[in-house]
Amino acid sequence: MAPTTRTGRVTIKTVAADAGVSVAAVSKVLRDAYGVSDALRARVQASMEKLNYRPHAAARGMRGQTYTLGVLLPDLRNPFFADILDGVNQALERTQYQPLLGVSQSDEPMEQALIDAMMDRQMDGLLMIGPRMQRDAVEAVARRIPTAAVGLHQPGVDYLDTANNDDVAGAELVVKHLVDEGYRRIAMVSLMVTTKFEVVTVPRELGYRQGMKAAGLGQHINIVPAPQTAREVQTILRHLLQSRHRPEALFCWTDMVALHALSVARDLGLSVPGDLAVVGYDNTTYCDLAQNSLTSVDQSGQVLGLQAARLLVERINGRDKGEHFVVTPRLVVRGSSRPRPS
Amino acid sequence: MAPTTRTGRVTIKTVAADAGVSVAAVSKVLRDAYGVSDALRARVQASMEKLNYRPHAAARGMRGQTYTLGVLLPDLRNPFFADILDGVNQALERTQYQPLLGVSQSDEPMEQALIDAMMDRQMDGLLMIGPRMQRDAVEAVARRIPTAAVGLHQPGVDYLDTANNDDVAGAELVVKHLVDEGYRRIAMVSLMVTTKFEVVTVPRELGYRQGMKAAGLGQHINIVPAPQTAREVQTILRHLLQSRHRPEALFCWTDMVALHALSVARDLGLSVPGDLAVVGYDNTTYCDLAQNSLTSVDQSGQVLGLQAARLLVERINGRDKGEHFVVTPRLVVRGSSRPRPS
DNA sequence: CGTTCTACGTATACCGTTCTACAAACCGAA
DNA sequence: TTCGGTTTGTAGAACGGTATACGTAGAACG
Repeated sequence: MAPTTRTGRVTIKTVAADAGVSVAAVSKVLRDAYGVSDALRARVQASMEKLNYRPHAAARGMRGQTYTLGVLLPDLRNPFFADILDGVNQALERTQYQPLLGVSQSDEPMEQALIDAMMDRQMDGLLMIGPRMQRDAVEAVARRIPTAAVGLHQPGVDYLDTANNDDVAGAELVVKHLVDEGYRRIAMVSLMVTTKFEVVTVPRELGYRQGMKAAGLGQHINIVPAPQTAREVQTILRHLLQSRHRPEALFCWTDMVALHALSVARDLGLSVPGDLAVVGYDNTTYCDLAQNSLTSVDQSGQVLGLQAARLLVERINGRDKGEHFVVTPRLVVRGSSRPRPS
Repeated sequence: MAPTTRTGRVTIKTVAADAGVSVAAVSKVLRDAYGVSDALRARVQASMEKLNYRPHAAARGMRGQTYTLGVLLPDLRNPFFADILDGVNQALERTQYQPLLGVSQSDEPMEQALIDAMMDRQMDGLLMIGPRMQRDAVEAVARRIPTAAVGLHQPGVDYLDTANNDDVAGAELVVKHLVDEGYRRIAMVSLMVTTKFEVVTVPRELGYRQGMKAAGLGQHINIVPAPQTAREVQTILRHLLQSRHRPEALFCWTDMVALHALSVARDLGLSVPGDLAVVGYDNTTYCDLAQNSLTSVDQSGQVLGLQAARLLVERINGRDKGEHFVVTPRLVVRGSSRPRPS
């Protein structure tokens, strides 16, 4: 009979004894390392199966890998992140890696603390979704642990991989569509950022500006920075839509803000798209609901998540050149921006 | 100068050398263990600060705790879970414990795999949010690792703690409200479950039945089981709302379903609440948007999360009697169920 | 037939912490 | 002074793996 430890746990020793081989041999099989014959592998695997052996992740982490990837999310309220995570899960399904999530509540210190916590736990890699940190802070982290990011623009760098949609093009799509539909005074509701950083709103603002200028509407450029919380967003929007020179159309940097815009518009008795067109970004599931019917830019969150996870695993396995995946965004037109009765 | 390991990492040894004490002493300070003088503690803490020492979680996990709690979520699309997590974070803020999330995609095997992964990683405790597992599977897990759950009804058991709202009362509130507003043919859209389990829909269905009977509407009891995915839910709802004996009011087991109901109703040209009243459960942020204006039952997700986390930490610290926290639900009435024009 | 190479397995130090046992110092009481 | 008890600190095994270095057998080669 195979020996068990005092605690009754099945360890690598138990397996080794049962299979009649050395501990090192079992370890090799576990890691798929070089120097195991098919016969040995089969024997060990049979024992592992029989004993229902599960490797102790903490112990592995002492010398080798933990096979755990840390995923950083700013918050849990934006369903777009769910799309991304679907892709991440899909990419990791057949691998040994297990993703574990941390939520930073869109708070920079908390984000940093989370990263530290993940490094303390010897995670093999970090997947940052829409990080809020300063550029050099990201770099400092990425140089210590394999890192990939979604929603962070640092093209050309080697210390991390990124997966993004072309935010400039996405914003341009929106402006072009609205102009085609006959709207002129198109305002953009963006994110108020305190720190200088390559957050997605930067290129989206750029695309918006470029699109407006290309349409000869440079004089109507109007970027309204909005804070994070729902309440504050509502206040800003209410203010904007009650102003003397109310915009004819609103391009919101993310769907959540656009949904609030629809809400405020209705509160104020404005018809959409008659009095006001609204367009969002991310094409989250809520856009499709009839009461929203929100035009939005689809950036294929699932693909982004999948690619980012794939790149991260590659990097863990040794690649040290940066790779930067870009997907082309696609405008999904719905009722909130259709035919403007002129 | 304090010695550093080859890798340059600051370890407990480095700290011990710097402070001029033994490794064991530093460990004691770290764990807040018995037998350290104030002087020693101060000296060690100064060294830790100075060297920017961070304990290696994997190494701690080899013998002691990892100070990591696993949080199990069925999915990332329901914003109610965000409320719960806010509470969890709040409860753990001042403790050493770090919550890490796993997402099971509402899939039972995946849920089980996640739990295994968390146990492999020596998590100190498990926090299950709306688990989908069979009763005995939960018990098996809870007997091996400290566990607390939200949205799981097992009153009286000792092997785990729970935090719930009173789902029976919540459902009764809904029915009573709808009856008071003049609705009679009130249907409930519930969750289709394949496994026998104490999922929240069971008591909600009970409350619905009781409420209907109490109002003398027993003959109108109609529980429609709906599947998980958005598409399927829409199909079921469309079917229901096009049937000859269309219900006057819909009580949906969760807000997400209710939002889809609003969407389908609008698609079919039904006015809400004129032709159809809709009520949800969870009072998620979307209820408040004017285009939804959805009446819903508030079960204080944040409080539930906070209490569950608190109970879990207590259990980790040795309590072995079960505690079962229950919060009283509160109906938040909005436009989707107000005055029925008779 | 000796030499070298390669494939396969093994022995064992090592990772960074906690835990158990124990020693030393101090204290108050007899 | 002696003695038992408490407080404070230390030494070293233990946790469950991985990595390194090395031994051995057989194959290939000249």
